Amino acid sequence: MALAVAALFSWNKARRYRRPGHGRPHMDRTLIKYALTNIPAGQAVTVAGWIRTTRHSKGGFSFLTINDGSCMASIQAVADGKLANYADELVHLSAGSSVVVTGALAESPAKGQTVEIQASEVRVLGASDAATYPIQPKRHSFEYLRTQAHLRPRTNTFGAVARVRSALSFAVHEFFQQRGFLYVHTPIITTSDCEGAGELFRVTAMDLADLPRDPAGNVDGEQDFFGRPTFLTVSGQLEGETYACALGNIYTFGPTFRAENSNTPRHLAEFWMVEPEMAFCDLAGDADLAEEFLKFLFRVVLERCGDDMKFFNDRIDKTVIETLEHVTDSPFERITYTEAIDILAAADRSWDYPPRWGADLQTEHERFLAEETFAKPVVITDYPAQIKPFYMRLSDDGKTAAAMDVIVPRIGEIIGGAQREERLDVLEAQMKAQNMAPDDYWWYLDLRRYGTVPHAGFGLGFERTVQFITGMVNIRDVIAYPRTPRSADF
RNA sequence: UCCCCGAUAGCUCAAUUGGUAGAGCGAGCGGCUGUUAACCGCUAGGUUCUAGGUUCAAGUCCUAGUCGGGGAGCCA
Repeated sequence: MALAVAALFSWNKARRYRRPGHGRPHMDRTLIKYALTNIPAGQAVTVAGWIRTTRHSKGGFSFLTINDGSCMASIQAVADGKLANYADELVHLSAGSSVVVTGALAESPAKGQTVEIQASEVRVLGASDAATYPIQPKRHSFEYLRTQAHLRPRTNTFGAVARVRSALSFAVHEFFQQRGFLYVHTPIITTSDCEGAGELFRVTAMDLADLPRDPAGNVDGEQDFFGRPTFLTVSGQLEGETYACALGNIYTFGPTFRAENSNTPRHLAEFWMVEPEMAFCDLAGDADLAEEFLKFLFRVVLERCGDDMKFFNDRIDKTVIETLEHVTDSPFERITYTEAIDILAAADRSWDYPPRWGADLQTEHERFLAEETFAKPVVITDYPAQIKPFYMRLSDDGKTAAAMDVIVPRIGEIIGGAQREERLDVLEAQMKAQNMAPDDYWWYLDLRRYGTVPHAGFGLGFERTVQFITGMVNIRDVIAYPRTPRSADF
């Protein structure tokens, strides 16, 4: 009976604390973002978090600035010297310590905040040694914070990045779900090793110290776990196409792996990609979706991440809010590759790589178009077929493919997409021209054998989107634990 | 992978022509204060990335490597 009563009590308690504004059921705490905005002065609250800074007054009280990650702002607690643990514990508190503070919300008499907590109790959960805590209350370089990736989310910048990234992830699903797209989980482990999207990571369960060999002396993939060589996916596109060609509109959102030895502020070996695929859709419809999608994401962060965006605008890049508002309000520029070449050739400036029809656009070309010529996102379509992968639809001119890149200022390519080749004979010819074995893609070709339809899709680099939105310069600082060549710490 | 730059106190950086290793912040202690980038004073803190080399003498010059940054390529 006593057990039943206790269970009922804790059930009620849990239910109560699942209201918005409250945290985990087993601890009665108010998120700081609600304490700062939604709760009237005079009401008692309990907040829990990590101390950012302390200011101890010899007058017999201390100011504790506490952050719990629920929002950009911290809340100030005033701890009076009369508290039982004041002399023993509280005057020794420093940055990084975890505390639970209970007290009445009060209008703050001083500048810097509108409300503060007059603490009636400050419970120290975990002290933090100020002499060795790696996150000092001062400015740190991003390079240094990368070496402290487990603690950097406690800083303003990385807390804001995490909140924006989360809001964006939700918005990705919101955008597609509202439009009836199905979320498809495409495989992480794949067997196709020539999708043309980059070098692959090998997946194996073989003993690397004692590799099985075939009679010719080569490593025998048939003796591996799957009975054939396997890799981490470089794209869910081909599998995505199969679901689009059954269910209409689909999207994927998951991790992607490229073993390229790329050392730039825009590349990761493990990154997240959003890949919608639409049946009964052509290149123009693909570009429409890309534009609508990006604008939706930008609008969401402007509306829902105001404090975080203000921080990025103040401290990281003074143009990000203006840029997002401008981009949201105006149509993307749309030009063909051929038009782009003409613009570049006519530009009054010198090029390290002179623009030439048939050659891929260089970074300097894309930046010129997105930053100087148009100063907004640019959709470039209809690239020469020979510089694009086999699956892109060959246009009637026989020279160009129905390809599409979206480039944005500062980041460059953020989306790459295409209308897919739906004609079996043309697709097979393209594969052979690129030294691919059509038999390896029998299932992909089946889509063209049985009820083929025009379809199109694209891939959005999720981290590059976060970079564009936040102004963060290095892609390693918009993902929790970046994986890059020679670097997979944590 | 290629080109350029860098590595000095816990962090961010100085150090003249090759000639005794410095500051700010942070930390500790003290003072002061409804403070909030707090302020004032004192103290501690160094194998100058690693391994070689040149030199009477190397943080500084040379070689190689490691790591980091920027640019390029590859791409999202």
